[in-house]
Amino acid sequence: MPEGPSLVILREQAAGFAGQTIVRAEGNTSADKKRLEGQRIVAVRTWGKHFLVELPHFALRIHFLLFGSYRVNERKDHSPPRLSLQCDSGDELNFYTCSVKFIDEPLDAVYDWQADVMSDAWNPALALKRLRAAPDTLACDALLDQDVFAGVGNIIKNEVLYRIRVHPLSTVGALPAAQLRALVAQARQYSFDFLAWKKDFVLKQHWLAHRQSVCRRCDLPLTKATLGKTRRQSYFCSHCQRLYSDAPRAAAPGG
DNA sequence: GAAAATGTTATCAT
DNA sequence: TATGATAACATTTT
Repeated sequence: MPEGPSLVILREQAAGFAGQTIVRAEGNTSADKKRLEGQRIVAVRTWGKHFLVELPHFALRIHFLLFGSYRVNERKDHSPPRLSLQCDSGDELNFYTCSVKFIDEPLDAVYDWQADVMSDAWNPALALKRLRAAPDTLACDALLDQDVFAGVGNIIKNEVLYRIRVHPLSTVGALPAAQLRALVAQARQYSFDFLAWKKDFVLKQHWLAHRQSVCRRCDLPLTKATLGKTRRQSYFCSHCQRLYSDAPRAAAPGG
């Protein structure tokens, strides 16, 4: 469930919890649940893959990592919740297999909302600037960098690179300006496509690269490989996706 | 039933 | 000390 668009769906489902007061907090988290009881929820927010429950003097941060899940006004049958928030109205939010943390600083001091691809505050010019500051970064790693593209995960990474026909091992600095702009634009555009498709339960059928075996453009088999510093699976067409890379420079003679 | 997977962080090694 | 690779964690689907 963890990419940014999925968190937006959770935020929308949980919007009605704003204004409610937490009367009971249970679960197997080691976090101090008592601290949550009696707190009035100021807002439910997201930043990238983070789900934030803003309280008057601190915030609760839920991160679902790879396997996390949640239920709104329901419970899973078998697994115990990591954290269950029960409100005065009887509504409850249940989180499973997730990371639970408290944030004691103001959220605006912790989060750069302009880096969140799902946010109204998303700033593509800032993403471009950050990419240009690290020209040796591989495209497959750049898209997963949460400081640049908060909310982008492995699915979005693979689909964006396929869309813009860029090989995952291309370096950011070697991309023509138009391709770099397209990478930034599609990181956001695909994320919103993802959101719409996920809401309609048709996300997977729109995958063109991720976990696919054949390129729908040229009919050649797609390549699957663990690439980059992030060591995540890339799915790509080595025929349709162009590799942009600076030629390795020979060492300067004489030292 | 093994393997892989929408991810991050702690730990070890250099 | 800082950087980078590896391990650890944990659940559902293929």
